Amino acid sequence: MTDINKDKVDIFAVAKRAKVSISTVSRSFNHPDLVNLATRKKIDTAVRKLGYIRNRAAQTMHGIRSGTIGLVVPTIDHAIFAEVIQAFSDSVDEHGFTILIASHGYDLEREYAVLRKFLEHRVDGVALIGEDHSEETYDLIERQDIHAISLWNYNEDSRLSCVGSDNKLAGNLAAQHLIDLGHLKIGLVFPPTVDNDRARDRRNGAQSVLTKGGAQVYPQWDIESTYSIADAKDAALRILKTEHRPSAILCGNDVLAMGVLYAARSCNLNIPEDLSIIGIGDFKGSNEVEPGLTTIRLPAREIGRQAGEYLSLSIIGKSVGRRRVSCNIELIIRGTCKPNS
Amino acid sequence: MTDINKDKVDIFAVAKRAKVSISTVSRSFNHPDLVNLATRKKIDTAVRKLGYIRNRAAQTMHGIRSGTIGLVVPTIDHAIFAEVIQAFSDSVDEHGFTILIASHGYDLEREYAVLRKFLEHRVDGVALIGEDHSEETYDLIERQDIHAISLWNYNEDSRLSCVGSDNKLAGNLAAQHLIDLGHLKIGLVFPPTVDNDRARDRRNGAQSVLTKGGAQVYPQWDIESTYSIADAKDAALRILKTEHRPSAILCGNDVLAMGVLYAARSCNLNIPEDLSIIGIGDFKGSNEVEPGLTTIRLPAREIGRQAGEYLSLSIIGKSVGRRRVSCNIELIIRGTCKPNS
DNA sequence: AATAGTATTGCAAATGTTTTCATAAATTAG
DNA sequence: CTAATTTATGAAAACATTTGCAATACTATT
Repeated sequence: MTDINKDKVDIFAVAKRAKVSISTVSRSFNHPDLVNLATRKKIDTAVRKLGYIRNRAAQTMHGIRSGTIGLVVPTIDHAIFAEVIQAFSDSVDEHGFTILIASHGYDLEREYAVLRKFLEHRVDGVALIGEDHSEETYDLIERQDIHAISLWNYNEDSRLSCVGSDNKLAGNLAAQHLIDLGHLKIGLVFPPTVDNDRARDRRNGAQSVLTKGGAQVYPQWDIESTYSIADAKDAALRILKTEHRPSAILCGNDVLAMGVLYAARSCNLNIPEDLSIIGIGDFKGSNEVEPGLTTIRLPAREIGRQAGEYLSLSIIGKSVGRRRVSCNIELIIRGTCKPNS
Repeated sequence: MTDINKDKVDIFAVAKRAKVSISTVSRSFNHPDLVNLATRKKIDTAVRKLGYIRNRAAQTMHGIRSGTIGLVVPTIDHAIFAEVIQAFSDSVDEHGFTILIASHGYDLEREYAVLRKFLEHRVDGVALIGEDHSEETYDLIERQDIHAISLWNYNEDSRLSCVGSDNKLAGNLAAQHLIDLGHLKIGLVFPPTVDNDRARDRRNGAQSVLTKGGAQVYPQWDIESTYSIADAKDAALRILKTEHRPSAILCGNDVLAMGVLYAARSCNLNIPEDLSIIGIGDFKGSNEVEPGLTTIRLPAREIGRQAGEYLSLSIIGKSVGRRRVSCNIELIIRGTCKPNS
């Protein structure tokens, strides 16, 4: 009845039950080599019996790392980010970190707010997608001197450490492939490029090659579509239904390319005979669709993995300083493009 | 030069700079109405100048909520989970919570480990997918008396609060549709059902209706495929290349159905003339593919949203007790099924 | 058997907040 | 103009840990 401990399973409860001091209990967790085996066993038993779970909040107060990494993405529900997130998570998990995640829906103000929140939680590091961030965001990272990394885009002048691919090059390669096949009448389906350096780089990369190659992109063939198969399909239908249509369409990513592919099919166009389509990304399913989608492969898993690895090591202190990692991309030729006749 | 504060921007630094006590600073954050406007302004200025960010770890130590919710999923990189996660995240975000996320790759031991880790971080609540969890996991949740919820499956006898759909019914509906169309030779493509109550329920639901309807499922038409378009395509090719093939294939989810669809196309089968296909889920793209995929719609966003809402309210204390929410599902008839001739 | 060294443990301070209680200042009522 | 409130602030305890230092117990050496 005098059982005051009731719930309150803290380190004191454990110490009491194991008949040792709290220092010893704490040490038994953090420096097991400093405590006698027999004592350690007693403590372990007490921990089990009581169902004690350590309180990281209390540990964090001692300057000990929180063991969390904040990951801020534009959106989670996105084939490509889901893949990156998974790889990143697996990778930091191996070093004992847990991720705090939040999305901002391509709103850089919200991104800043999320970052602040993460810092309140005393994350040991943060990962952001791309390089378009508000000045406030960059400021905060610098002032707080927190380990940070930018994923997905590679840029040799990046303000933060980065792990990613050269999106401008991706645009170049896609466009060059179409030019090489002799296409001159080319349609473009891209996501909005404001506050999205990845999409912007790809678009600029494609356009510069297209211009140099003497291709024409009529304004009515230059369409913006949100990241959605449905939207892209609608957008493509608008291009394809006109008398005068391009012989090839270059898409900002594979999801949009899928939309275009389905649109073509619903117009009874044969791919690639009547229309060539090229995407960027090489998402899951791009290889399986019939015909297989010709695209530029970006190594999403690799980027996530390397970023997680680098950020973890840099927090643990085994790596230091800024670092910029470029992950290779390549043209994957499948069945959606053919020479222009 | 005597500038010892250096970094260390804590509440003391703010108090010093604003020339008030730390109590006042703290109060100014938590109970602004109790502190004089002028003082508040001084504090606010100091906070800004110093770039002070509150330390939630320290707050958490006072029994104050950590403001985090742990979300444990089998995998993040999964069309449907990505959608649920996004909706869940948005929903709890509105109540000021941040999510800690981790995946366990369908390994229930790892799920338990993740849960423990979350509890060390003193999450205010946890969300798990489905009902298949180890006894240890259920035990831990009950002993720690933490707010918990199970997403994705609805079961009137669930041990935890749950928000989800009736997966058995989903299986029923899909099978019934094929039976109604007169199909009797039916193939099955399902993911592994061990430790996965959702897949198991769907499968059992389908099989019972099929049996009752007099359909035949030859063992060679009953195929297991991991959650992957590529795998499903391969699996389907094995069925479709045989002389003796089913007139319809029922798939455990839409990703698998897509694989089957592509497999059929690569065999030059016309859909739905030569083969009917039905999926479960109604994922993004299922409506846009040509022909549109006939499927059972499960309201992923709705489930995520409601689960987030309920869990948040239950943590805040505005809702209490176990609750089981069933989200409606429906048959969506598109173009991949036709009556058997 | 005494000494030096080592292994093990406990005490108490420190970590960055919130909150209760007490006190001082300002305002209102009588 | 004084007493009674009300408003605004500060001091100190509490939260659950970690860790430096000191103390004790044990072992090996001579």
